[in-house]
Amino acid sequence: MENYKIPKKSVERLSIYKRILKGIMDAGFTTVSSRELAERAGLNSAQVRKDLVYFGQFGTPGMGYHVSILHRTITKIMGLHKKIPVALIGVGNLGQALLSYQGFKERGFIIESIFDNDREKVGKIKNGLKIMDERNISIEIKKKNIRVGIITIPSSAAQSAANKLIKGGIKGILNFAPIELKVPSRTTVVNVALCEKLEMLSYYLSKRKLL
Amino acid sequence: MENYKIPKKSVERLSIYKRILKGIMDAGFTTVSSRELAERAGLNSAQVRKDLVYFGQFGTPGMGYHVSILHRTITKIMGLHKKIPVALIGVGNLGQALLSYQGFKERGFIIESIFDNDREKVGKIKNGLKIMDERNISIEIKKKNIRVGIITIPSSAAQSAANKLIKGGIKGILNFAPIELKVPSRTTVVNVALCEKLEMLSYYLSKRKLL
DNA sequence: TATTCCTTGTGATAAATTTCACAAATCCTG
DNA sequence: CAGGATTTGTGAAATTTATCACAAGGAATA
Repeated sequence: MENYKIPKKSVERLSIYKRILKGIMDAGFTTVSSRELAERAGLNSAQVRKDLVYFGQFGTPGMGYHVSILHRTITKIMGLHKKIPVALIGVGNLGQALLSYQGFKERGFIIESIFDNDREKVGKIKNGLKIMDERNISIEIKKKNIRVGIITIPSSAAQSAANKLIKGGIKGILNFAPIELKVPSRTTVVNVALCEKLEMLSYYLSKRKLL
Repeated sequence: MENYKIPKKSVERLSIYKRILKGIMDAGFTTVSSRELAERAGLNSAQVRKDLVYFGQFGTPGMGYHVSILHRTITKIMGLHKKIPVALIGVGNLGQALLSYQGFKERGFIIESIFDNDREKVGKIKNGLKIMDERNISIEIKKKNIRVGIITIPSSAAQSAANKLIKGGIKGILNFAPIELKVPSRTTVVNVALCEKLEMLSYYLSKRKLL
């Protein structure tokens, strides 16, 4: 709502609150306090309230927040109430896993086109979609008006694929390749740092001499 | 090295520096400045120096850092120079993708046991490993002295699997389930928040009215 | 209705993280 | 070897993020 700068961390936590609210809602409760939300998320209750206030005043003193209303509100704030057509670049192991991943569909991210640069794969059918040649990314996504691309190809090819997505007018990229993609400022990139997470785990175990 | 508190963010960036150093090394360069590293990582050069100094003094004024030495040092700091036996809990789409994922093997994470609670799957072979019943997690990982578990099952079953891992003496868990696992303090959990990343992307696009 | 109990929203404070800026160290050139 | 050009490591300052603490609003009870 407000146009102040909202901390990236707050946005990330919004997602967590939504998940917790879903659980509380399914358990049949109608209201929840910031204290309870904080406890379940492993945070401070003031932080929960501050985070929520960035987006509006949803609480009632003495009572807390209305679970289903807050859940619906967050869903809307995050734009998760609409369907979003998505293109998948890279039909390898990870790509295929994401193709079958229910979490994407549940959130309205509908994979409509899939690409690979492996001659062996192009033309084959996966989950009802024909694998297309990466060279056709720009044309295809422009034609289908696809807004989001998911990149699951090796780093070496990731930038080139990103360029094709951008040429086709992509708005956002979910990038699984361990590389900092160079994109124009109008394009939003969110990186999923799989390797980094793994290496962090290794570090913490190593530090405690547990390996 | 030091026992001061090292910011979690610095540890995460260590991983990024390592990746960049690898690229510079492969390109044939022998030294690199903090300015160059910062530029490639999209950071401030003072930050790069501060991050590195947490672990020791690796640079030479006027020259910068020795690429391959720094790379090797970071690898060692992160404990990535040793092989780590890993158990995979959940041989679904994501689990199978990780099973074939080279990134794990490259970093010394060797998947040695795989589990699922689906009767249909138990007993089948995947990537040369027999899928075992989740009820045997504790015994099996204790027997094989497995230190790390990767959880790729739905949230509803994740805590129960984590408990079995802990009972078997697991040291670290890489958790893909969107749930805050409750574990004793001696166990390190690193969460991979796939859904949250996706939702963040949705939020940023939605905010800019791009959906 | 009055009173007590909760819980929100928020200004103030504290803590963590990032950036600035510069002395000191080293390299490189002539 | 002198002098200029770099680049590190690091205090200090700035910025960002998290926590505290409390007035004010509303619910619940009697």
